[in-house]
Amino acid sequence: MQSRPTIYDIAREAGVSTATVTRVVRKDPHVKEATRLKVQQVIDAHGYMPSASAQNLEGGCSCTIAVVLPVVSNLYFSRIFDAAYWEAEKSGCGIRLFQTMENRAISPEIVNELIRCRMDGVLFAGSIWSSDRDDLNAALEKLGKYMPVATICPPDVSLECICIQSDLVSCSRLPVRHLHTLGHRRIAFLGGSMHSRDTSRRGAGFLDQLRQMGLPDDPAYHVDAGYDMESGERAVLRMLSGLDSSRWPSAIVTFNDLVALGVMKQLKKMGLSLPQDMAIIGCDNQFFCAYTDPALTSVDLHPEEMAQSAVRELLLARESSSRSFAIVRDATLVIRESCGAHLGYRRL
Amino acid sequence: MQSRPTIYDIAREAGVSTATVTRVVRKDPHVKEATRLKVQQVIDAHGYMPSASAQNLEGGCSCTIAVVLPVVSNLYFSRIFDAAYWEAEKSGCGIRLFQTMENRAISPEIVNELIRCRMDGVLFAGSIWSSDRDDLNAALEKLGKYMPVATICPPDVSLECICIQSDLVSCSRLPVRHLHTLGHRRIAFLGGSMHSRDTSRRGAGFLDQLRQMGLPDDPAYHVDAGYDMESGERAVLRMLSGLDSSRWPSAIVTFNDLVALGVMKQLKKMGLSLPQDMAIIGCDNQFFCAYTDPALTSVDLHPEEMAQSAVRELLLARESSSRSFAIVRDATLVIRESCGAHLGYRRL
DNA sequence: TTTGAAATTGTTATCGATAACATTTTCATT
DNA sequence: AATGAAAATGTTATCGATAACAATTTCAAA
Repeated sequence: MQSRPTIYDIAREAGVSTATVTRVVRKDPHVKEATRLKVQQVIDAHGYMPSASAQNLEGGCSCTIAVVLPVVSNLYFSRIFDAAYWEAEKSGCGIRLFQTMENRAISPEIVNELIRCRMDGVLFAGSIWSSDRDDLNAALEKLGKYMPVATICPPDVSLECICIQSDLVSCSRLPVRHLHTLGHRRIAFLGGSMHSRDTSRRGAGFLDQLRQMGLPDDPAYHVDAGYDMESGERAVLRMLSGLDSSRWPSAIVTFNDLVALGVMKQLKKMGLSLPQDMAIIGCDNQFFCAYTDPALTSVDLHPEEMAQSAVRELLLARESSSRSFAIVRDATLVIRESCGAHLGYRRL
Repeated sequence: MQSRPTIYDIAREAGVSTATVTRVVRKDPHVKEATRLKVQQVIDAHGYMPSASAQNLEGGCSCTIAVVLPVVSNLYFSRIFDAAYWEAEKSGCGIRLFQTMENRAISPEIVNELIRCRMDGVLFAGSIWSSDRDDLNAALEKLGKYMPVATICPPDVSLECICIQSDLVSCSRLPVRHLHTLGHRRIAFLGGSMHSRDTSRRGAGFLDQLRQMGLPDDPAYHVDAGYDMESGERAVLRMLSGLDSSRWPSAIVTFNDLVALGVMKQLKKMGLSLPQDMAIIGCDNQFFCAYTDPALTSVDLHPEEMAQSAVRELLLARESSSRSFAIVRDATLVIRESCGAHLGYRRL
């Protein structure tokens, strides 16, 4: 493996000092045209690029934003990562991934690595857990001393950082209102981990919404489940088999589209036809929603835009004094076929 | 924003030289226990972490692997990225993303940034394009001088680097043979960009396979399309509407599962029932294959394992002298419902 | 106590780039 | 030609960590 030319090599060959080379590289106007040309020629001949490590050391920053998330191969997170990438790129920053896996805990190793690398900012996506809430706050506080921290967080968590949130009210009001308009009264919520203090309270927000609209909030309609298809299949089976069919809900709202996928499969397996026998609403508006049968109505939380804001705020926060604030983003309901709205269907 | 303690701060406070601090940090045994304890105490008190930039400058490497791919929010690529992440992590390396977007060209900017950052290795995933084949080779050659380069590449490209490939024969033989066994004789291939010299020749490999098995390779059965659902919808419509229905294929193999999703939607829209009226085979074995209706039979190219090998080989290549070789990985057919195999269905 | 090898610890150049500051060159003006 | 401000270029300390090498301390054996 060949070793790259340094600024000294270029300076020597061009017969100038390193300062002049730097000036040429950084387009400093205080260089005579003849000198500039000569130096540039040597630079081009060798394909010289100033070393990033040396620049980082000198400049005291890494021009890198860290994105910490559970699993990048989960579509929700890869969309966030993608959006964060392009926003960072606009400012000439790179992006480095850290995965926490399912347990979603910020390990001390990750915290140390973030500090060691002098990240220009950290974006936590997805809920962040810790065996101990104090550990979590300690970790965030430690990080916050050295770099701006942002989270794309569930609505209930209030942390000392830049917090980009989805609007809890619109998240739950939109699907409930849509279903209500279509005549649904018994609505269930499946998925997530509602009883964990540390994760999303979308389930709870949903319950509130049902109460506000005077709909029954039967506890049997709220099943704690995970985040994927298998969880959805299991959860809906558990819920329905535990209920007399006269008490079955007529509509199901799921934690995300993956859970909805599992729910739809299980319902079909049980011989129900969708959306006639059961309406479904997912969340995240993933690309496949338009390709399920029936096409899945879904809540879009606009993760890309949240990631974009988050990175933009992180980069701004480098300059300004330390900051801690929240930005709340409305959700949008994307209506497709899975509630039968396209059929003019109205359940009574 | 607070500035981090440096090795000098620690040394001063512990009353030792920086060399001793380094020794403690690096667990050098040549330190008296009493000194070690004292220094460690100061380190812990400040949460000291040696600066990555300084270490990189001194060490001449960045302990980072670059992954260059078109779009990380495409599932195929996010799975590769995920696998690369964990493999790099095993060796204490971080991972940095570069996206080329749809045009898939390695821009000079990316090449420069890779060199500037002294990446420990670069992994190119997905086909790499360039307006000019010479440009591409020049870019790879330039990179190859400074760091190990690997590609997870389509079978036809032979480049001077570590090349992890899918076996072209098993890629095309598996689906064709499966369909043949089920009685299909007229088989079409949709998607990709078969006529572009620079991209995958899966389409061509497929044609070869048809010929070898004595099946008709009607040019009307090979439609150039893109890589996503919309392309699939359009391509299948174009193909079928251009043919008298007596000449319709009875089975369609697609470039990937996204294209298959679009094809299935379009076929249903045309009133065909699957798999009775048309068999479908996708590629990539994405998570949603088990959740389409009918569940999609798909070829698994094992991208995770390819990414893993690629990163492992890159890290090995740092030590050894420059290398250029190929590793070929078999594909696997995952049989679900979209060809009717589960029905004992046999087309004659 | 002296000795010398082994065990510790310290000094310093180095990695590559940068910027403040110092020095030299240029050139219009007198 | 002399002058001095402006333009161009060079010198050097710095960023933080490391490792080769030098120096000091320790301590068992003589």
